Amino acid sequence: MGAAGSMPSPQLLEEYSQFFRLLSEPARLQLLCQLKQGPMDVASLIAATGFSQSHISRQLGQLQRAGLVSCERDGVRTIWSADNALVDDLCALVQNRLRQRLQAQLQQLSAA
Amino acid sequence: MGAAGSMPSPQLLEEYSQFFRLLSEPARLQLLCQLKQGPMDVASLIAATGFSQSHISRQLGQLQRAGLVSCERDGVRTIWSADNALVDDLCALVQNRLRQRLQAQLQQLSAA
DNA sequence: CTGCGGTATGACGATAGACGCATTATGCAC
DNA sequence: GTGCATAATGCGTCTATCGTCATACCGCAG
Repeated sequence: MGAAGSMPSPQLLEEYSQFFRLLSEPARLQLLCQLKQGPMDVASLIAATGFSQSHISRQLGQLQRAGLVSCERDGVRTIWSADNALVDDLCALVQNRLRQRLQAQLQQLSAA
Repeated sequence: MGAAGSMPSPQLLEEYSQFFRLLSEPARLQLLCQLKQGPMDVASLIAATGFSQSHISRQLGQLQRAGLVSCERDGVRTIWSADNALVDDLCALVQNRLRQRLQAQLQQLSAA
């Protein structure tokens, strides 16, 4: 089977890359994973990650603009929560790939 | 259902982010898409993308180390090809998400 | 209104990575 | 061997983004 799909437009490529860039930062991935455990306020995120308050606030802002997290105010606190399962799916695909790569490396060593 | 999965280890998060970082550059995404159309040599990639030779060589090197592309030498030329469908799957998921976001924005405008 | 936790944002240094130019390495023709 | 292609690499510049410090912005108790 030939793989002759159509080339995506430059704008679409740009959007793809911007989205992947969000996930290219360990700090943001970690925040997403923490929020997958359940909604948390910022103080808890600081305790869980060790990041500074401003850093967390910025990263959450980026994730919010992309619609990956959302917040609701509880008095003076802000409770953040992760919004959808897309990131899980993406990570699962990548994890599969990492497994395959390592298995291939193992086989190559065994065949020496 | 609660989403109480386990937190991935820092090393795994690092590997995820490194992989996503590969896709966070429009140039690399574009090269991958070109190669999805079929194997090509570097001269064709230069013609198709307008990038400099050295730039293309470097990006292909990164993609190769991640196992996303591979090359075979044909005399003096190097023929590159994309190796698997993972990137397609990832992009399809992201595309779905982008569609949903735009639809939601449309609805919000209509509900004004 | 004043003070006080909690959060967002402007400013800034540090660092990483893209991108191109020039050079080098590599393989083929002669 | 010399010359001529193509591809890879050293180096420099430039831009973007991280991460922190300090500050401004809330919302609430008193």
